[in-house]
Amino acid sequence: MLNRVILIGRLTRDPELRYTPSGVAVTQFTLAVDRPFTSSQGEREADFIPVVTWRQLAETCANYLRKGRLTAVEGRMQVRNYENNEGKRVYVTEVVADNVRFLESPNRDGGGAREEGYGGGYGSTGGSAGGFGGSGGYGGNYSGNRSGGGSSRNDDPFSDDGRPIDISEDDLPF
Amino acid sequence: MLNRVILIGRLTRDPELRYTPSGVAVTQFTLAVDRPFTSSQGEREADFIPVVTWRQLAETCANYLRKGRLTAVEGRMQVRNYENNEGKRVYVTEVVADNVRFLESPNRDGGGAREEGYGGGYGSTGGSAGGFGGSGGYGGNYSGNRSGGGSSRNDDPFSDDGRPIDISEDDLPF
Amino acid sequence: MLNRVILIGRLTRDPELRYTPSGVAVTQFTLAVDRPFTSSQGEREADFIPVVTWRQLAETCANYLRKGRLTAVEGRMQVRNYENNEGKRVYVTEVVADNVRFLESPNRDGGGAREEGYGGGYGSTGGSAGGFGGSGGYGGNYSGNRSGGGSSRNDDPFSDDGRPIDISEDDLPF
Amino acid sequence: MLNRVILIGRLTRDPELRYTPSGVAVTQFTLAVDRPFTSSQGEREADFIPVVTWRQLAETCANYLRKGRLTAVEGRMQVRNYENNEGKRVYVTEVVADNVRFLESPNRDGGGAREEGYGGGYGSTGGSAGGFGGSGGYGGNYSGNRSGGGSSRNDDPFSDDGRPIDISEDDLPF
DNA sequence: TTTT
DNA sequence: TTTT
Repeated sequence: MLNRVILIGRLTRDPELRYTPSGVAVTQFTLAVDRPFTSSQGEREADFIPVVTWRQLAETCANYLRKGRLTAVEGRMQVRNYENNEGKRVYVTEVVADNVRFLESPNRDGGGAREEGYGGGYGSTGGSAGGFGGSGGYGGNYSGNRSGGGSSRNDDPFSDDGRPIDISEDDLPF
Repeated sequence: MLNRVILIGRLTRDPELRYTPSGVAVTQFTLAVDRPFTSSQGEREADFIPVVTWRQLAETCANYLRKGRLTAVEGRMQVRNYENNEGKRVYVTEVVADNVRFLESPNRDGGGAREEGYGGGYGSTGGSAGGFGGSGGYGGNYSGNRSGGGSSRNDDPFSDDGRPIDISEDDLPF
Repeated sequence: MLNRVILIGRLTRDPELRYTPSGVAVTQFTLAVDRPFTSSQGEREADFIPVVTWRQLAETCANYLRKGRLTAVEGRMQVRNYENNEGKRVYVTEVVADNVRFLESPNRDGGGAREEGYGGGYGSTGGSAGGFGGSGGYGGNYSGNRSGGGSSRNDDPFSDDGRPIDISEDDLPF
Repeated sequence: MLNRVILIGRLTRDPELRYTPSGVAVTQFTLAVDRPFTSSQGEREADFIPVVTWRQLAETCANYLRKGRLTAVEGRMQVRNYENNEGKRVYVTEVVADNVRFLESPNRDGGGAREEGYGGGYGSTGGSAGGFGGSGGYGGNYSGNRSGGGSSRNDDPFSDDGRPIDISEDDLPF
């Protein structure tokens, strides 16, 4: 009756944003989390942990996370199961995140795959990370998962650093 | 590169203790952890989360945990995979625990399955929980995963000093 | 930009419920959390950690927590400071809880101080913990911090449905 | 009897390394952790949380952490108290870290205050972050706190990324 | 199927 | 006394 997971790792791919039939945003990605020890063969291994986010948080993750980015995730472990097409029950374990922190600013890996996906949002990306002066900016604080399912613009965690989390007062189940 | 899980739930069955070919103790059990919300049909659901412990901690868990016991587990998420007999890759997610807390004393669920498994260690089990009177004792602190593979006796978290901490009440700071 | 604390310990005293001038409920208590090692003199020590809860959660904690109860707390570390009457700055660290789990049912420590504070809510408290039969019930799930400041009745975590989750044993995956 | 804290924040100053009379290394620093909401006056605030590390981890932190660096810390909350010179009992709360992750490579804030403190360890700091090519390296995994108290060289978390954590098999209390 |  |  308590279930808390905190991970720091890197995305193995760009995140995937989808919508449920009722229009709720869902983003999935996998975090590669290095193990704190080496294997018996002396190799450093990682756990590849599936993460899912919903609603506003899903959209923000889809907009700003990219393959390779160092990312912190807070949430709970969920074990779903379903029957596959061979009639066999399949169990899926994933972390349902309610808080995601972008530990690297976008400009760090400029030129990466689908970077154009940003829609030109970072005009000065090639520069010295405009808004991230000083010793290097990083992402904002995205917790919640509470706002509506609609697409939201202006949720740039790097441009508006400091915007209070969207405390929309609805009582969603997650 | 950070991977931490904390769960509180109840064992779905008695734990299973095995030994690796090289003699290392491994105990597995599943924790049923209630979800913090009800399903769309208004039903309270749970996640069934596999837990594995090693070495000394494995033996202690095998000795003192039983089906239904409320238990706290701390560890890391691990995703293993292997090829099954149909040549298909199967992914297994489990929590590798390095700290397990027994939140209920054995006598609370006296009469349970395989209660005899205790080896008679709790002569007065049927009673009113002798040593756990007052404000209620509970288990000890089992963290580690560091000792050898050998079986150890006298690691009873309830007999040794499971007495509630002696809160010297009045000179407390708060 | 991530701040998460999880504690399991026992209340050093009954919780204290107060209201802010604007009528918001605040409950404070201290958790004694045993250290995972003994002191250099071989003594088992504890940390006494101040916890504060707000609103609905504050009221529930005030209603159901009592001195000595084993309790899990999830929240964030907060460091406040103020100037004391000697003009010196004082720093106060506490855990602001957003999730509190009652790990022991009230009847376990029946007869405790201020037990009458329950307002007679547990008619059968003296008994054998009626509703907690089977493998042992426990408290409900109190997370949130989201509701208004008003007092709420019928938030009894033990009466409503503290029944142990129905572990449909044999169709379990593990 | 469970006590776990995970923080991500920035150092308010360079860390301070000292040694106990018996020669054990201790490093202290403060982490500024932004609160996940703004104050009633609309200002973004932070908690300033004292962190202490011991032994090998202390030395690594002293060597590689600097003011302003984004850092993840895992540990337990500890409440110490002592009598000050006015005979008054003072309570000190801090996080005793057993795992610290360097989320920013040193070169990110090249030219910062006391950067010379590195002792020339990063000859090519002004460049393009040699070993941190690609989408940006980051620190290694430093958990443990288990090795001896002596000073250790060659524990550069940025040069040898992948070195297995120092699993020195002693049974230290922390 | 995986990140750095 | 505070970081970005």
